[in-house]
Amino acid sequence: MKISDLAHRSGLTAHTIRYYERIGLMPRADRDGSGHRDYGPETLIWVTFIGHMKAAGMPISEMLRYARLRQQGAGTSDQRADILRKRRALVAQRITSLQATLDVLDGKIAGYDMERTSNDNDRNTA
Amino acid sequence: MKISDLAHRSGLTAHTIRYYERIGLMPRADRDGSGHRDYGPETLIWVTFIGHMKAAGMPISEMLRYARLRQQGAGTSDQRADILRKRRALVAQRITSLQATLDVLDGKIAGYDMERTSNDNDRNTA
DNA sequence: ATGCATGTTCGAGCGTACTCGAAGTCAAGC
DNA sequence: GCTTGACTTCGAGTACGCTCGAACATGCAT
Repeated sequence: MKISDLAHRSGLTAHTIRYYERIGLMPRADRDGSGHRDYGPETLIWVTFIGHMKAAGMPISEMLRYARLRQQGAGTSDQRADILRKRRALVAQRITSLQATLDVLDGKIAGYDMERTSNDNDRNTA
Repeated sequence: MKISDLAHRSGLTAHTIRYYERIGLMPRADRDGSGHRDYGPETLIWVTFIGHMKAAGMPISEMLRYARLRQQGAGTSDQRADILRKRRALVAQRITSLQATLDVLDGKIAGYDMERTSNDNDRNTA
């Protein structure tokens, strides 16, 4: 898989993928005969995971920590599980907070709708 | 209300509040005899709203647009309602996405837990 | 009158996460 | 053999949202 394919399938740009490799978030890619990056299917799994963690609001620094532990192998599972459990708690919190935000927005919107209705009434009763 | 009070009650720093004023997100504050900012209670309502919109992921540029419309008065309610409705949709989307992320995390965590259990078994059966 | 806390303005700096452009290489098609 | 297009490296630039420090003013307590 070429970088453009991976870019297309992951929704990232080639620039961003190279950036991720540069900072160590992705392993150094294998190269084909002409020095171009050549990805196996497992890479797509990894970038997809990165995408999920990004959606979870995980900063790159923490992904890096996770990635490094992963490379160190099986002995680090507890630490990795810990990272994910903490992140899970934060995500759950974030959902709760967003639901509260939704209520605030709905309240405000209802306020504007009432204003509109009352204007309609003005018009109807004028 | 002094800036330190507003800071304390809003969870922002005085620096941030002045920054918000600088960029137009908050109206120029009234001053007391010695030139210090002196806030009325309505200001706390506005910063609280800003906080909610920040939680909703609204960029400052959009808050600015909203704030400007608000200052222009009643004729702009439709536009303001529109901003909030669009933001509401984005927040709802974001919640859905975070819930999916939660599932991914739970799956991963369950994987690590199984690994642990199987290691326990190894130990027990060794 | 002196110290100390709290305020002021202004501009510069920072952290995060990209994003882009320049300059060069390489393989394929015409 | 020349153009085209996708790739390469490298370093610099951008966008956002603060965050901070310097230098100065003010007002209360000792």
